[in-house]
Amino acid sequence: MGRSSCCSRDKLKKGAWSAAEDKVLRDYVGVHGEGKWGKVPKKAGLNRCPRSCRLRWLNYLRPDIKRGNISDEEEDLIIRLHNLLGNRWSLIAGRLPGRTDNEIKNYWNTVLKKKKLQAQPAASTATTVMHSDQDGEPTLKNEKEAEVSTQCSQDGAASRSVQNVHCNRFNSSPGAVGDLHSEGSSVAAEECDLFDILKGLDTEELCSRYLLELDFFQLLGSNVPQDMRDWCGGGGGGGGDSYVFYDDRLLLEGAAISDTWIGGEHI
DNA sequence: AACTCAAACAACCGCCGGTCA
DNA sequence: ATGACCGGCGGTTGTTTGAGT
Repeated sequence: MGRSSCCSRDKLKKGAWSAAEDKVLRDYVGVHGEGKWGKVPKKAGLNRCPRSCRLRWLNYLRPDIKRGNISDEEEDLIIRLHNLLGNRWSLIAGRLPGRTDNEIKNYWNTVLKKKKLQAQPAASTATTVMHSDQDGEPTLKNEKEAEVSTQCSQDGAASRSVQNVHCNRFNSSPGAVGDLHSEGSSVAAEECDLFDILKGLDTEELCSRYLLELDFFQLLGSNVPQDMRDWCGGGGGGGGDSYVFYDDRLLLEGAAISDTWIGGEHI
């Protein structure tokens, strides 16, 4: 398809937004709400293209935007999610409240890529599984992940397949964590934030090649409580309705299966 | 103080998929 | 069925800022 840029097409203003323009856009969205970006410039009286307005709102003006430095916890999460999802910045951003895909993308391209390069010489000597992203480029395995990998190997978790991961854990229903407790697990409430990473994952993500190639415990690192490991590895069933199997068979067939699924035939 | 350079950030662009007339 | 439009995504580029010399 493709089309010419709306900005260049209509001689609209480009470049940095002024405070006045910000105010106009903020006021407009405050009154009319988000969406219908095609009509925003005209109705708000902005000499900007609709896409520019949308981007400005989403990346800068939205009231729930969290400004400031990426914390260590957020960085750690970004690394793990990138390992899981690849360059799908919007999905990664969706797991980081207040952060935008653009911000995370910039952070990755500036800070984390650099760390990755620095970590590579050391990582190349370690016995770690190297994943590839879409470009065929090896996915980041920096110090933190190397540490995670080591710890997992030490306790045997890395070599263990996750079986019978109950899909109820991944949905966003309010009762998801409660279900866990109700099934007799002793996972403490503060430990359940591990599920926050997981419960938002949708079907597409669950079927992605990254997920199929990744050990969840390795993804989550050493913070996985033993109760959770026991619960997942110990049959975890009972419910019996929906399961995601992650076993050796899928590991071997994962690429072919995920290609088929990602192709959209089964989603 | 002036200059250079790299890092960080904001914004643009091309492309794609979904929707609707 | 088709094409235009819209929203969204990821890659890339341009600009600003700050540290170092």
